[in-house]
Amino acid sequence: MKKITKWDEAAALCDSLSEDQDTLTREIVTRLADKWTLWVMSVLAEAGEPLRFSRVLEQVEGVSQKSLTKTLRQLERDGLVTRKMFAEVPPRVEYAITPIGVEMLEHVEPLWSWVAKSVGRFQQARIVFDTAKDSREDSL
Amino acid sequence: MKKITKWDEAAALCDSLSEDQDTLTREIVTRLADKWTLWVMSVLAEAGEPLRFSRVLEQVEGVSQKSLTKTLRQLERDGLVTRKMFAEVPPRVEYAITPIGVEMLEHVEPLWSWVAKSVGRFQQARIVFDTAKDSREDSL
DNA sequence: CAGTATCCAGATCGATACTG
DNA sequence: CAGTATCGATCTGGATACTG
Repeated sequence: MKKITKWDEAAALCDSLSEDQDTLTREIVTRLADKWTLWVMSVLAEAGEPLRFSRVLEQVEGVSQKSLTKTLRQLERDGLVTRKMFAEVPPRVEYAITPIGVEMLEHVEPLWSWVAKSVGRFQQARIVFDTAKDSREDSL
Repeated sequence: MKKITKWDEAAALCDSLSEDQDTLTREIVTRLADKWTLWVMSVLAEAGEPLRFSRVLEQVEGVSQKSLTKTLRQLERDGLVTRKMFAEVPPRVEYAITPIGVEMLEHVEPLWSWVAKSVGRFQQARIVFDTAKDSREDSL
């Protein structure tokens, strides 16, 4: 008798997607790991109001103009943030998180929290691994 | 009066981490997006028993030997899979997922499912974005 | 069998300079 | 102000060949 697990449910969901949709799903998940994506989204979420490009640039410490522009474009393309341009001089552009962007953050948060809570276990695993590696190298 | 949101909780958790721990947390989350990591883990999880290197290579369609080796090493280093070598000729090496690896998958699964379920909304957002872009370009 | 070593193409990211 | 354009260092991943 085959054991039914949640992997089967997840697999069934995956199989129900077209190839395009599967690719897109991967893309979205992959983007979560792009260096700045989550940081930018959480800055916009915490702000609770639209932010100008330069405010985001300040708050996302260490990001370059180029990388921020790219990150914001991707987020806009996926409907996770909005971009509003004002025909003024000097130009003003405001970015805000969308409802689906907030949903996304809400779904990422439990995972992130779990990893953060488990960080000690990962550290320990690395110590064990690196120690074992060192002794292998010592014996050469 | 300041609105208390779950972002504050998450932020508090983040702030409680040392810089090392924060870096490690990022690294773990980042790894989730490495092309093969989740696929390898789910193959090992679904197998329910240790798998040889070549079995994994077969089941993770499209992965190169080099990338698979690297992925498995990282997973081993973080304690997410185990590697067991047998002193035989020809050599045999078996990989298996660990309890913490299973936990990780369990925490990733809801996020993945949500993205998969929301894929239609992302597709729609892209269509809107790309259409708007095209008309901007047309008007040049 | 299960890797490691080497080479190479493409992507990424920061720094810098320039523009509407 | 909010970008774009360009360059170079770095990283990634695949293909191939070799090894204990």
